[in-house]
Amino acid sequence: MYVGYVLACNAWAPARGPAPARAGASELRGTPRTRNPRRPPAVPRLPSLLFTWRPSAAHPAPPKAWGRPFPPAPKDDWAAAYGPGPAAPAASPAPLAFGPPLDFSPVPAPPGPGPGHLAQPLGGPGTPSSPGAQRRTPYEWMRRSVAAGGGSGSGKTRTKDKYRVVYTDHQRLELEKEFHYSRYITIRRKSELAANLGLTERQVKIWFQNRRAKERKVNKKKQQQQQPPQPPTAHDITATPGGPSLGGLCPSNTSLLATSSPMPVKEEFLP
DNA sequence: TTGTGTTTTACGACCTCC
DNA sequence: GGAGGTCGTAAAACACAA
Repeated sequence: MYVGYVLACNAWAPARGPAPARAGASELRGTPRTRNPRRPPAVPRLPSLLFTWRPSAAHPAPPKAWGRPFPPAPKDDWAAAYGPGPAAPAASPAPLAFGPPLDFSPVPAPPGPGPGHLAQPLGGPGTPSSPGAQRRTPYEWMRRSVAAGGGSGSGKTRTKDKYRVVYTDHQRLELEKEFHYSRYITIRRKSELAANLGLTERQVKIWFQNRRAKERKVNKKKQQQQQPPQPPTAHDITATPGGPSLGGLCPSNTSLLATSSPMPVKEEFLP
């Protein structure tokens, strides 16, 4: 389900070609830049609102003038994406200190020593909720790495003692939330996120880069599946003038959330 | 248990922009 | 020159069939 929603939001994400308005590096650094074809153009968002608005009861929708191509998922979408989750406590034991209210997530901040730690699987104690749920729970994608990493995000490199760390569920969840909100993270937001997740800004940046790459890969795969096998032509989809209208392929969230989505959705993403 | 395919971090090369 | 973008890739972590 999550994949489906991401794809639904991804109406602009061709592998190459003009990208629709979104937060680009220019905006991230506060300077306009337009000529790099691989760089997203600046999106006219109000900086003062950029870090304060999140979908909420008070502000259910972003101002259209922002031109934000990724409408925030309603809470229900996140609930579907990450599963029903345990009943959220009235007051999260470890509320995220950073940023605006990410209140569209049904998954409460994990109890425990702090960001980056999961005291228990998100499914709660005794997690498997159904036969075969041992691995295919609604939290499957998050559960995998609970035991690994330790949340330190110590930034190990190939030259150090460990090649890479595995981010905790909480770290990934928050990163996914941010990515869900915007494919391009601002400098300020990156700093906040890094500080609160126990990651370095570099790790956050690279995570977003990898996440965008993943999304492009998924979209490319999806496009290939939707098209009958034909020999490649000059009108390769990634070179289509004006960019492929993925929005046309994915006219709405509902169409993607529908079971008829051409993109196979893993069981674990289904509610 | 093992082999294999996929996903996830992390990096380098190269690009554009200021 | 430094920042961050994409692209390609390495290798660990993971999923799953045999």
